[in-house]
This record gives sequence, C-alpha cells and structure tokens, in this order.
Amino acid sequence: MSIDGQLPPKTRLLRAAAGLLAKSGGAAVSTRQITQLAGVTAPTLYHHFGDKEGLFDAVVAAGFEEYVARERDFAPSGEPLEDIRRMWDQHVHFGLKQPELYLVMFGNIRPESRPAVVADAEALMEEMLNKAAVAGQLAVPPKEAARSILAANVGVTLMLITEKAPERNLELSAMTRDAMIFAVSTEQARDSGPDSGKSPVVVAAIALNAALQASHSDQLSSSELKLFLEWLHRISTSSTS
Amino acid sequence: MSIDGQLPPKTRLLRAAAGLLAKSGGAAVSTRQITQLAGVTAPTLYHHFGDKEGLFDAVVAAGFEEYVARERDFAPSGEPLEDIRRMWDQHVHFGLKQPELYLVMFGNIRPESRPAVVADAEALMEEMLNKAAVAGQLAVPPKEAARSILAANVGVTLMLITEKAPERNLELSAMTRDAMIFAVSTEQARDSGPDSGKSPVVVAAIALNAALQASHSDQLSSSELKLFLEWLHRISTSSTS
DNA sequence: CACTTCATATAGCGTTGCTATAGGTGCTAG
DNA sequence: CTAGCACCTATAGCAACGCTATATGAAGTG
Repeated sequence: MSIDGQLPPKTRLLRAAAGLLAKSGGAAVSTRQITQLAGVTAPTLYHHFGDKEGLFDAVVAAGFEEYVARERDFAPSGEPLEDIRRMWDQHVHFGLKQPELYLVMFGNIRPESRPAVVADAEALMEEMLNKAAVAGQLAVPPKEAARSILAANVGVTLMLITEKAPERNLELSAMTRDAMIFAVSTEQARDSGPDSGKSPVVVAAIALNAALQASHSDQLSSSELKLFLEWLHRISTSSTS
Repeated sequence: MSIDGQLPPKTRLLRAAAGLLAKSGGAAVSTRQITQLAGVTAPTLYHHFGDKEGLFDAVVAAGFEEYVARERDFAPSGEPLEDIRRMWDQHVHFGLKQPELYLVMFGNIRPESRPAVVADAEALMEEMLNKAAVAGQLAVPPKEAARSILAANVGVTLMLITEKAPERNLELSAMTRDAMIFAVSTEQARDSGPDSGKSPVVVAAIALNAALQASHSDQLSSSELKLFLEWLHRISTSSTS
C-alpha cells in the first residue's frame, strides 16, 4: 500500500499526495495520510514543502504543466478563435476528468488571495487571444476578454463538477463558450430590432403554427405533426389570456 | 464583546456565526469562537444545528432569504431581460458585499454534492427567464439558459472576490453579463444571415412551452397536454442544423 | 578527523470538530 | 406539593488535525 521504490522522499510525497487527492472523492486529505502512504514522517514534508498548501501547490503545478502542455500541442490551428474554443473545451475536460485536482486549483477560493495557477491560466488564454487581436478578430482588449472568458469557463466547469456524472449536460458548456467567444469577437453584426410585445399562449401558438407550416422540421413524424397541429389549433383559437 | 440580551441561545449562535463569518476575512471560523461569542458551550450548538455545517446552512439560509427578497422587490419591470440584467448585478453585488457568506453559499464546492442554495438560485433565475420566454425573447429553453447564466454569474463573482478590492473591475461583470444575456435572447439574428441563430420554429416553440407551463390552459386533456409538451420539447431542443 | 550541511525521525504542542454523560429548568399530572 | 418528564445546557474529554522544537543520522569538504 505504501509508495516505495527507492525514489527520493520528496517524489514519494508528491505521488502520495496526488494519488490520495485523486481518490479521495473530494474529501479532505490529511498530512498524516500522505506521509504514511509515502513512508515518511511529518517533518520531512515540512522540510521540503513548507506547509500543506505548499505540497498541494507543487501537485497542482505538475497537473497544470500537463494541462498547459496538452494545450500548446494542439494550439497551432489557423483560426485563433477556434483555438480558444478548443482551449475552453480542454479546460472543462480537464476539470471533469480530475475534479479533485481541479478543485485544488480553481475551487479553493478565498478573498484577496489569488492562486498563482489562475494567473497562469489567464496569461495562457490572453496569449492566445492576442493572436486573435492581431488578426483583427477581437472587439475587446485581450486582457479583459481573457478574464471574462476564463471566469465563465471556471464557473461552468465548477457547476458541471457539482453535478453527478450521468446528468452532466455538456451543452451548457458549449452554449456558454460560444456566447463568450461571440461576445468578444468582431463577427457580430447586431441590429436590435423593434421587438416586442407580449405574447401569451395564443400568440405563441399562432406563431409556432405559422412557423411549423413554413419550415420542414423533421422532429416529428407526419402523423405526430398532424395531431400536434390540431392541438395547436385548438389552443390558438381559445380565448385564454 | 459577547452577544447577550436575553435572546435564546439558538439566535445568539446564529448571530455570532454570521458576525464572525462576516468579519473573519475569509479565514476559517471555529466552533469555539462562535460558541464563546454567543456565550454558550459546544453541546448547545450541536443540539440545535447538528454540526458546524448545519449552523452555516442556517446562516446561509438567512442570507439567501435576504438575497431573494431584494431580488423579488425589484423584479417587476416591463422588460424581463432587463430584470435578468439587474438580477445578475445584484448577484455580483451580494457576493462582493459579503464575500465570506457568498463563499459559504457558492464557493464550497465538492464533487457530486450540490448545495441546495444553488438549486434555489437556479430556480429563481429560471422563473424570471420564463417570463422572457413567454414574451418570445428567448432563443434557448429557460432551464438551460438559467444554468448557463448562473454558471457564468458565479464564475465572475468568484473571480472578482479573489481580487483585492481596489483593483476590482466591474467591467468584467458587465461584459460577461451582456454576453450571456445576448446569447440566450432572440434579439440577435433578427435580420439574419443563413445560419445565425435559431429558426423561428424553435423560438416559437420555446415561447409556447413556457407560456403553457405558466398558464394552465384547459384546452387539452392532461394526457394530451403531456404528449403535446413532449413534442414541443423535442422541437425546441432540436439543433438548427 | 573535525566540521558543516542537508535530510529524516522522535515526540509533542495547540487547536480543531464533536460527544458521552450528567445536571438543571419548566411544564403537566396526580 | 410533588413526581415525573421533556427539553435544554454544561463539564470534561476524545481523536484527529496542522505544525514544530529538538535531536540524530548521512554525506561531503577542509
């Protein structure tokens, strides 16, 4: 059960901590557990890492290296904004694959103390956004864009982590991702139209009715569609308000 | 320094915990600090609240009540989307004004365990988005929109909390907020290129869906309605390939 | 060999969340 | 008035925590 080999104690501590952190299911991991698994006593830990957080930072640094490395390998596509998209997805993927490690990195939030790893992640994203800016695809300063996107990215990942695996809906991520990228990009050609009005059930039903007839949606079979339209007609001719 | 008056110990514990939590600057607050300030001994705490987390949950519940109350008071403006905007801002404001309380509510993340308060906040936002959906202003199902917006909202707030107060840039919040709201709304793509945005069918279906759930129309029997809603759901979640 | 330096161990401090047990307090029943 | 009962609170202390003062061993250098 212990981590032996003739590896130096420092390495054994790192592996023990990473292993326990990965298996613990988010529960707290004590220094005693770590030192015991590493086959080492307490002072050794504090000699090498200062304190518990120092150890965790070291573990996180290793995890982040892996994260960044995968990031950079994939980087060189022609489209900077497409790279950002992939960066977002890998961020989420990393968080869901190693939730405990991710939470040590991004979930350990305290006021006025920003973990170094956040700044690193921000720098990485900013660097990529810079390319987009050079290409004239950015409508916002890269720094602000990076912070904004990263904030949303972390928020989404944290929310997905709190969900039980089977229920996870990655659509949430994709949608938020595209919203953020679209918002900072220059491709928007918005034109706020004169909208309005309230549409109660009847109006909505009428709109749907018209829209359905005009488009060839294949979400419903023809027999289903027929019955659907009949009900729709019933609703839209009723006088609810 | 102690909380006296002749208030019952349960109340004193709540106030002591809330007070310490607010002042502690994010540092951990111990049960001994709390019980001492409340002028009470340990077993009293555990008799009333079960454990430390139970106490904090109670404090959070109170804080959330305040949060929701302020929310609802401001709610009734004409424009649902404007209400969402204000909701976002109040969320951020609440987080920055009481960071410690906010972190207990939203920052205490663990895998597979979603705090009840998150679900409540999500429900509150979904409720508001429903109004927007009824008005035909939503291009996405309210549930998904709520989760997405809330995720980004929490992410931004957490990021702002980690910054030291003087450096806080609320532009980050405003920008992310508008990006998310814009993304779920129908105001985009009104003049519309080929593949920009959802088709009218989808928008109408979403609006009708929300409207039907809001007003109990009796034009359809319950079994018919069930099937009808199922089809509607199929349409409104279809991608605009 | 003496001396320094680095690395690990022994033992224990102070604090944490929590609890087994017992004692008070106020109520209703006889 | 007293007996019993349910509720609430206190005394005292356990096990686990992060961490450290101090000591011992090993390795290299003059």
